[in-house]
Amino acid sequence: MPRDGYLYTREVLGLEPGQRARVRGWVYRYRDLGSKVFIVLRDPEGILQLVASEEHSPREVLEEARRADIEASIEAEGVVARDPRAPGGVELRLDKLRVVGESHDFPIKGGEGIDYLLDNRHLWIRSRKLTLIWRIRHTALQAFREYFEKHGFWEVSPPILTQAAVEGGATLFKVDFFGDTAYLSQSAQLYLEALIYGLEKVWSLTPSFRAERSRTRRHLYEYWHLEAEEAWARMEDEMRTVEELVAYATKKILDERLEELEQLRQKPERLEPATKTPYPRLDYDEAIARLQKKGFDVAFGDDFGADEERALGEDYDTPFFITFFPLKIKAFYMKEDPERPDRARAFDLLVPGVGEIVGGSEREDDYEKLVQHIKMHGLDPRDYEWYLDLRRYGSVPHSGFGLGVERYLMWITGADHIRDTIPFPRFRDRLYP
RNA sequence: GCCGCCGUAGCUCAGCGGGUAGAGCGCCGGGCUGUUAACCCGGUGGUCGGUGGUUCGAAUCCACCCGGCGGCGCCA
Repeated sequence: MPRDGYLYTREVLGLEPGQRARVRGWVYRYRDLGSKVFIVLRDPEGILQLVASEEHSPREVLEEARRADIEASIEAEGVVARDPRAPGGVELRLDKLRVVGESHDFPIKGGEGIDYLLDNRHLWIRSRKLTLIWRIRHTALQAFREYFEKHGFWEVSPPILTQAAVEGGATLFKVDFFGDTAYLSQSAQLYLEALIYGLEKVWSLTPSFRAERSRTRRHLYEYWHLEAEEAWARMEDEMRTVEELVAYATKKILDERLEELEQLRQKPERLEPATKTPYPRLDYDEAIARLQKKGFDVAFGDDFGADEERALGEDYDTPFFITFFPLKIKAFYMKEDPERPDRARAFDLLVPGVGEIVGGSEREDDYEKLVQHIKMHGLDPRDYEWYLDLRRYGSVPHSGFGLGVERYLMWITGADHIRDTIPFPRFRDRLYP
């Protein structure tokens, strides 16, 4: 046993009555009944009731048990007993107990408001609910990495400090760079595009920073951005990559984190359809027509807001794509559709209840067109010299996308706010802790 | 950037036709041999977010400021 003979609570639940067990963890519940003390121990795998009593514990164990306040860390040893009155039906009757780190008057007791909880985020993150989410997050990140590994993508490390905006400058965080101005990256995309010329298929997982001043349950100022870029891939190829990636991760989570999902009261059936591809494709024109039919005042050239996304999501029980957005409302680097020059070869992936989790496109690989689009968006081509070089030297058709990890996790875990999918969420006016 | 709502005890809140502050939980002390957010008895606890104004008198009315929350736009 690599844990010095200590078992996880989950392992103790599987032991036979009469067997000895050593456990360690934190005090989740504490009740003193006089000559008997109940301690519910919490560890990463679950909870287990410990009992110290005059009946079958040495006097010093009972005394030590009275020091085991909520969230104290403890080591304990005793005999396994079955008892229907214990949570999980099994408890440990103690003959050894040591309070390792005391905890008096733990600030979170239940019922607190969101402001208070966010001020105590460093303590809140150990809660059972948030711990379940961190475990699912871990498996999601592992699944993303596995998918790319299995499909010939190279993991690369783009810079976080950058010089220019990817999509316009108003939402960038400024950083002093020895007297010059640097910006925190909003997207690795342009750098990934440079890397495909050597590696063909690349991906990265980086923090992205957006000073958007958004006040919604779907926005973070610092979020984890999963991005990929593929040479030779057309928009249709990239959409297949996206749906296979999302389906792969969702399936792995259903396979390996089912218990966590159930403890979060999420019905696995909700996610089951998303493990099958292809996902539905909804053409932008069709989306507009459908919205008009639902009574929305929209026309070609409009972008979809939260209400529109929600209304479109009503028709699906899986993630779904919206394709071929108007060129004008999309970023300068997106490829103009040769058959309909007013449209971009761009797509979003939306999930019911959350909205957009992926944005992607075929990139404009034609030098002249790219310059024209940069100007059309009111930008200066001279600011994009290195990026334009990529079209001067061996330009190639290519496509890519970006996925918001926390948005994806919102959908998976059913979290009603994005702050619950990342341990230390960053918002305007909240940098502590 | 825009639109709403909220700041009273450690926490969650009540009090707001103006008269000097309350509850529940927590915490502290005591009791209890089966607790499950344990229970019972007793105790502790506040510059009512800040500043200025109206008034004999302001938690309460007015103005400004600060802090927070929810939503929109924008995005992932």
